[in-house]
Amino acid sequence: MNIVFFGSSHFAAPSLEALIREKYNVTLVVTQPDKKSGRGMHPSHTVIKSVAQGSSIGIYQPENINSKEAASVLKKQNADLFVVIAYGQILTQAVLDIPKIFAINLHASLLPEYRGAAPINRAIINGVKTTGITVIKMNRKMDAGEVFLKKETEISQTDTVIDLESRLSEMAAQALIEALRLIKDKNYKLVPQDDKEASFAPKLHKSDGEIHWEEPAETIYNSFRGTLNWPGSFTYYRGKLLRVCKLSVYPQELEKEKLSAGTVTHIFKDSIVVACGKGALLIEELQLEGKRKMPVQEFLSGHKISLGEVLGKK
RNA sequence: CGCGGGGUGGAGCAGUCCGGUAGCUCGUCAGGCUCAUAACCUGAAGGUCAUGCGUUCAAAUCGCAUCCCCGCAA
Repeated sequence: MNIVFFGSSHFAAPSLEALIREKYNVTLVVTQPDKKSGRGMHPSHTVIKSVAQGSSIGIYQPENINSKEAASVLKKQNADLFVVIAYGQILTQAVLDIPKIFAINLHASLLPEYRGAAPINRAIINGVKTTGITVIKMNRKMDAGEVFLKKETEISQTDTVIDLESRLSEMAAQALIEALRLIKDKNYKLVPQDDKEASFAPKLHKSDGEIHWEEPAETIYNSFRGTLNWPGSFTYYRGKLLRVCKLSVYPQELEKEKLSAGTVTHIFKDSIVVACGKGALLIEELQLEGKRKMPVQEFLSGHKISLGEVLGKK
């Protein structure tokens, strides 16, 4: 069975590694082009490219996967199946029609919930308790194809998007191998999604990371867990951007009368407590604009933060 | 050549504009004190001020170059 693998983010890496380990015949790996990015705009390439290079599989990095040139490259592969995971470009029906069997996609949610670019982040931000991996047969509409198989996992109260993503990416690899066996044995059913149940998980923006102190502590904490990889949770301290790196809900009630949200209410040796719209949060690690990430204990050595100071003002 | 911030005893910072004895909060070590605290008091050790070159009577501070760290933007 000839397989063409489409993937870009590191979420896809365990799946590609699994295919290689199980000795599937991956004839080509398609990934996003090298881009100049990061500080100094140095060129960088995707993790998937590194994995493919390690196994001397052919690599293809088209700017536009739906172009005529790309189509002719893909047709030459004589592929039975396309496997698409976190690739980063939308495939048109013309491309999806190339493989002899069909194209499958692995998506990090229980479809039809959380269709779209950021399902893992959004599930945590919304405080959802269960998520998973769904394997679908792709069609023209994004993440709307018939369901092949699903795998569930619980989201714990303290899971961050980084924990959950690495767990789901391993699950995706297992799900992919399972799916391939079913396809090989022609032993599968395709179940259409109920579009009425569909919800969407749009891409995150920088602004999704800004802490709104007037919200309840739980909400801010969920948002923190769900955006930890990017953009992270941040606020402002004396006009400078302050990134919060380690955060938890402060378990005690604030006994005083209502303090305005964002006020520093306690300063301990290695942490500070900040009042929210409801409840309070404990910050243990942070990073000031231009500085390294550091424990609050060290931060307090150099910054004379005082009780009653209000965070969040630009 | 994308834009910007930074490198000062072990940690975090001030001092740099306007050149003139190396400072703060911690930590470490020694001694003291308290029923007790993130305790407290007294004392000590620990710095080629990222690196190199230059300007100057004199450079952490001014100029040029190099290395490294971080934020933004993608």
